[in-house]
Amino acid sequence: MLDIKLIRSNPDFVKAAAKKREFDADAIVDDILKIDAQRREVTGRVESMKAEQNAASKKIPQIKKEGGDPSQIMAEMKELAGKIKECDAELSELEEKQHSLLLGLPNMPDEDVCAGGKENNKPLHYYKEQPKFDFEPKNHVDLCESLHLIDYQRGAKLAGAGSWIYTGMGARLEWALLNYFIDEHIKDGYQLMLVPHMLNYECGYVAGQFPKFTDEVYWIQNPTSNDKKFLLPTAETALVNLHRDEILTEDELPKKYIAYTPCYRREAGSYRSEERGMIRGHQFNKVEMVQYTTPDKSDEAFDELVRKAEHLVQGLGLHYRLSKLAAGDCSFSMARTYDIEVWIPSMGIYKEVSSASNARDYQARRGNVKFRDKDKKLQFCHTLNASGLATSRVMPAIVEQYQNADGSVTVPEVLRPYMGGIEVIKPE
RNA sequence: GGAGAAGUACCCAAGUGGUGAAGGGGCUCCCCUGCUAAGGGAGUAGGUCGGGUAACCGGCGCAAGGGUUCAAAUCCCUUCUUCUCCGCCA
Repeated sequence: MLDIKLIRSNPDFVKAAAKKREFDADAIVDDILKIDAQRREVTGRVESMKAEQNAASKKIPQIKKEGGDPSQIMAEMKELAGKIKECDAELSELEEKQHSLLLGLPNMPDEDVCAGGKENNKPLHYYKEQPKFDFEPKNHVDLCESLHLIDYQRGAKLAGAGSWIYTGMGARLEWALLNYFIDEHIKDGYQLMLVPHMLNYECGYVAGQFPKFTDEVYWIQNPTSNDKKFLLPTAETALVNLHRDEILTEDELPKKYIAYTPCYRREAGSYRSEERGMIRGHQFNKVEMVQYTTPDKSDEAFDELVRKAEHLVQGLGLHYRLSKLAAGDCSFSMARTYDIEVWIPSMGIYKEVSSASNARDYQARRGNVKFRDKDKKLQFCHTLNASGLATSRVMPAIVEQYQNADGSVTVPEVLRPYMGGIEVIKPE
């Protein structure tokens, strides 16, 4: 959520920021300003009436005590109470309108973020060379099937299209990846959290997924109660809510968390047909990093998150690139985003394995997460998140980039300790 | 899932319709003291919204949201959370 005071004092700045992400905020901003002026006018009226009411309420018991008759004042107050009720209704309607308009505004991109959409994303650097094969390389779907790492058919039998089963060595490889990620994060001083997967609406609201993207998650409805929960689409949704409505101290910042969860996404109407295998599914595994920082430390934290995510991919020895996303490709809540994309040889493209973002105070405003600074003033925290990493793109990259002429796949060295020392996964 | 109890500040806690939401602990400052402990005094309802250049003024706030009333922490309704007991269960 953006600061209403910023919109009030510098609407053109906000409009221009939105344009950078190809979002036309002009009408929304103008509406907000109009409603804000009305709201403040009505607020003034309601509050002076309430002040009058409060004063009278003090007088009535006094009059009674002195044996007087307060019925005159009481009659007047009854009339006033009616007016207050009307104005209050008007006020809450205006507040609600303003709030929902504010929610419709995306975060403002950082100054150095390029305008425009996906086509303006900029690769910053590459790691390693594209692997070359002196044989006809297979794609990850064929490799995973022939090595019995993934059972796509039975996955579909159990849960429909977009679901798969990690089997045998595939499951061990997947689990090894997650263990490797978690151990590296713990070494760096991040606290591991295992969070609920079913969250209440408020969590999605704070993260910025709701109200705009309520259709993109799975909802759980109980047969005997009305309460609804949703399956988290990323552990970020849980982690950025840990300190909702809390006031932290400057000393305890930055707070550094990681969580492992499956991520559940509907991916309704997306481009599944052209993407085979485990590139895109309804459930994938991910370790997520989240930091809460002071505003002046969030750039530093962002660099750290990017570096950490890169470190993991480098450890696996995969060819990847780091890209800086253009404003229009950053998600709704984020001021800046860098993606790490691994090379998938069979597809001839780079696919995201990590997305590192700085939300600045956008999520903290929605979640009311503050800290008391050295001058005892309250400020909103900054929140940042980055995948570290999502396995559903890493595994295809590993099997494709590490495949051998005989159809086997070499296990990256860092994973071997987690797999009982197995060096090569061979066809049986 | 069934029955009951509770939710007031950093913590404990009083408060069943009426002027400033008691009291204690803790914390901060001051006094006393050679130092510590003890003792004495003062401060300590956060936060947010609105107005004002400002010191300041005002609204809201007793888990959340509604209602009754001239007036609600207090009465009524709904929801949430916590605790105890019972049932079920990895």
